[in-house]
Amino acid sequence: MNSDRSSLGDYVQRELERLILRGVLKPGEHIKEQSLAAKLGVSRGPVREACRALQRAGLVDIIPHRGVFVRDVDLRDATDVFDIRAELCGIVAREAVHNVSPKWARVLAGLIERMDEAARRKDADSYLELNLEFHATLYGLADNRRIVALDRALGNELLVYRRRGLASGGGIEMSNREHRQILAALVDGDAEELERLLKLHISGGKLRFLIAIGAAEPDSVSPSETGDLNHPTTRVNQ
Amino acid sequence: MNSDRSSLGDYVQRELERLILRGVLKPGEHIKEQSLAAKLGVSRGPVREACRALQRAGLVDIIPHRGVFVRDVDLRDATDVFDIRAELCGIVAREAVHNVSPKWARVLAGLIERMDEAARRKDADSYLELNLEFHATLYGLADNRRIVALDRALGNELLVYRRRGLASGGGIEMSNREHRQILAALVDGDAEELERLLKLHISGGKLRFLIAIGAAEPDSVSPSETGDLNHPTTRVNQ
DNA sequence: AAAACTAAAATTGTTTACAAAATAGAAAAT
DNA sequence: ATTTTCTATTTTGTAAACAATTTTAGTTTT
Repeated sequence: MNSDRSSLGDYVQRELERLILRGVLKPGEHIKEQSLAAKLGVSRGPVREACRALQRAGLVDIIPHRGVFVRDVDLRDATDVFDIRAELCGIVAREAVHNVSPKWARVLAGLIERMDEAARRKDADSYLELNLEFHATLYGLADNRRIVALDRALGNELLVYRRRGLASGGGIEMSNREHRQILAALVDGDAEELERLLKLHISGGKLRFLIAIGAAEPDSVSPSETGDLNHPTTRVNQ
Repeated sequence: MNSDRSSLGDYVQRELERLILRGVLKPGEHIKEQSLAAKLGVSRGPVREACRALQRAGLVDIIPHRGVFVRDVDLRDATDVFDIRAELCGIVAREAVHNVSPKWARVLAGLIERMDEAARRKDADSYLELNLEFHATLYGLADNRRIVALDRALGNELLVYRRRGLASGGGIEMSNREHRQILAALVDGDAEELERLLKLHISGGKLRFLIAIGAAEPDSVSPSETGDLNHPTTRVNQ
């Protein structure tokens, strides 16, 4: 039954993640360690560790001596994370323009190319994968080692939602067009424009996410060329 | 030996936190589950849970099949973290001005008052404690639940240094004067000024930190009223 | 003397068993 | 009929034993 790799705790975590996101375990539901352990063919130890990890990821709540409960899949948290990531772009924009070399520019261009391919094939999984690599590479250009890991961690939390096919449906071409603009600003060394584009990109991702999840209307706003993209229109209060 | 309340995991977590912050466990040191468990008179289970929690809090690193190590923040990491925290202020500034109520303003004012007292008594520990509470309260005013935990985790990493008496020596009065300015801008609802002051405050903290650690000269730069405070002068490359 | 292999010890990962607490249900009291 | 209290069951918290992996030290080989 356990066909996954490495540690059992990680395996349980991934499996539990799936169960929650697929809706098998409903929001508010009490996750019983024993029964979950039995269902996955492991003991309670790894289950406990996985639950603690998912607590951090915001997918479950743990009440001492009561147990762990599926967290109400929370719009709030998702938008909060989007906002934090958008803010972090500032550092990346200011630093990356100083550290980008032709070599890395070519790498980024190559990734964009492959994303276009994936989009043509309607291969959402590959696109998502490449998208992640693009971002990681870009953030790696910032002279700040912590920001790469941090952004990855934040991105992972959102991935959880995206896996449901939410944000992958619409706007892939749009997203990759933005990537090209970002790369252009980067090689131009225009830090301000780069920051603007990056924030727009993430803000756009948030909007696409909200639309996909049904929390915002597709035509409610077009953040395309406007300046302020922080939250006047795109924010949704739970 | 276990005189603390509630669950053993929490008890171990608090105790381990103390051991790390007091410097009993040195950065990079390998924390062996068994010996720590024996020292605290508990079994390995609670120790493991505490370690996972402390990993989230940014105080330890866990390497699979290798164990848990006291986080070793080098100079680079520290400045990186300062930069990230400075960037995150933007969100706080823009949101806090909308959510601040007279009640919370009074709370913040009270904390500043008590910090002044602590400074007069030269009580660096109390000052640090209050400082943390001030920041947490301020960040709590942002309509973004994630940012509080995130900033706390980032702050914890730096705390390891600060507790060693590094940044507590100089500039306490300076720091609290900045707190007053910050509160003023907050109640004025001037988001831009608030963001400027907050970034200046953190940037100042970074500078004081670098001076204390001997990586920057006390008179090398006075970032007081200049606009760009990001890294032209204050950055130090390891 | 240095590198590579091997075996023993130490350490983490996992399971099983036990203790403490919480929940649920039935009997008793009001 | 409702509330309360008690007991039985379920579930979480903790401990101790077991398995798998890594580290260490010693030995051999080049």
